[in-house]
Amino acid sequence: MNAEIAEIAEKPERKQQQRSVVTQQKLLDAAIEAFSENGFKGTSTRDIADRAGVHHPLITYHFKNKDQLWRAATDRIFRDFNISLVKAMAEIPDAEPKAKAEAFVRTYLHYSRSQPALHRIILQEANGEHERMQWLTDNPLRPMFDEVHKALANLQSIGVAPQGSPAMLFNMIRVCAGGLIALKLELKSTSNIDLDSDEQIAELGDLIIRVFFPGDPPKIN
Amino acid sequence: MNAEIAEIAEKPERKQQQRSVVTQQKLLDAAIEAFSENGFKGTSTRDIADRAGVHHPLITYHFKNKDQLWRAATDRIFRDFNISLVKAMAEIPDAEPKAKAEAFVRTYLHYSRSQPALHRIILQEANGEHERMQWLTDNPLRPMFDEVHKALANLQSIGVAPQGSPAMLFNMIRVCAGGLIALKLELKSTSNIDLDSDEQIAELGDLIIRVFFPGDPPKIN
DNA sequence: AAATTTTTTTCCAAAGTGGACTAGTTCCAA
DNA sequence: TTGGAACTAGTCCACTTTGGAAAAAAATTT
Repeated sequence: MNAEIAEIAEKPERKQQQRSVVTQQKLLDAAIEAFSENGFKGTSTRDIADRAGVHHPLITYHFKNKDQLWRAATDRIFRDFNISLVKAMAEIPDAEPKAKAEAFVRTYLHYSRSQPALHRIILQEANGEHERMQWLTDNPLRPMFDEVHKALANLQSIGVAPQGSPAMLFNMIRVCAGGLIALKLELKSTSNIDLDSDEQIAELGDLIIRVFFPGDPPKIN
Repeated sequence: MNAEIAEIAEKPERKQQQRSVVTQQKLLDAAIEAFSENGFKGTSTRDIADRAGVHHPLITYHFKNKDQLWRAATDRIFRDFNISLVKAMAEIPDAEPKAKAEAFVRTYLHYSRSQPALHRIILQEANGEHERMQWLTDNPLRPMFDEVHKALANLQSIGVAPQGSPAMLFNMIRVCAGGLIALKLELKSTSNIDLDSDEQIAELGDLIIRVFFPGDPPKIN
């Protein structure tokens, strides 16, 4: 009967404890690992909690449910990648377009190696018409892609990148980096390629650049 | 006490019924679909049976268990691909190396489109140190790769393919084809690319060839 | 019709599922 | 230092799913 008039809801606002952010991080790390290995359906909350070394009801406490945990985990992957990318670009603020593209490729490669889930999570969700795939495209993916497509079109216009659909070209580059790293276990035994080694990662980067950006950049002055 | 002396095991050998090969095919098709979507762990035998429209104990009857079914399904994918490949090559028995490479790329693209599991199944197993991955590399993969690496090295020596590790180069080509098709659902919404369309598949083929085989083939005489 | 292959139907024991709930502990703020 | 909030541990639950066994029924071949 008596209406809840706590509309303005003065919050006491006590700060989050340190140990809590630690468990959240542990859970996120474990979730990223598990989801990228076995997909959403193939992963149980208990598996995640075990990997994190944490009691499984803590997932409910910190993330409400499995779905929210997936979102938080995915969000973290792409957010971190974006940070790496921004940082790398900030180091070469007025480089030529080609040099920037090279930096992009190498940053993507290095981040993918430390976090192969960047590509794998997408692959796991690209199998059916899940709402999770929708969320991925709407949130981290399409905005980033649109930007990169433009940069690539520019590279084509100055003769650095080969002609053809920029979108197609970008996705080719993307799978050559992230897609190959997602296969690194296979590559080790089928092709004697060890993408955990710095040398071979660098070699892959060189190859990608040589193949996809064969043109010489026009001199600035 | 009385030893089983049926060593030579004269088999009456009654012929397999037609309906049985049909259900086997249905089960294999369903298994390929399910395993490539959800991985081995994420797939239940009941799910497979449902997709096949068949009672689930038939899996035990025809394939002994889930593991054997996976092997049979995987075997079929690669066997069929090999058949497509041999057929395509037989049509151009004395073409130049570059033309053969182009035929390879296009065949791989077309087969991947009709059977995206060719790449997806590998990806599903490349996530941990499973014995299934071992089986994949030992049986269908490495033999095929070794051969292709050689052909690619030859293309490099005649200046058609760019320099660099042939193995790395081959795997780049491979993911540009199969890896992109495995992502086709994502590409549709992030990049407006529809890899179910003949035109865009052809465009991708052109692009791969232009990027990875930029050199002109030397004239034969 | 007999023999055998294939399918149907039923069953099981075990494990795993996501999540609710309570009691206890640790920490922050006054 | 103490009240209360943030956090964790530990149980529990109702339910589904798991892979596979086993027996009975049906369909085909010989």
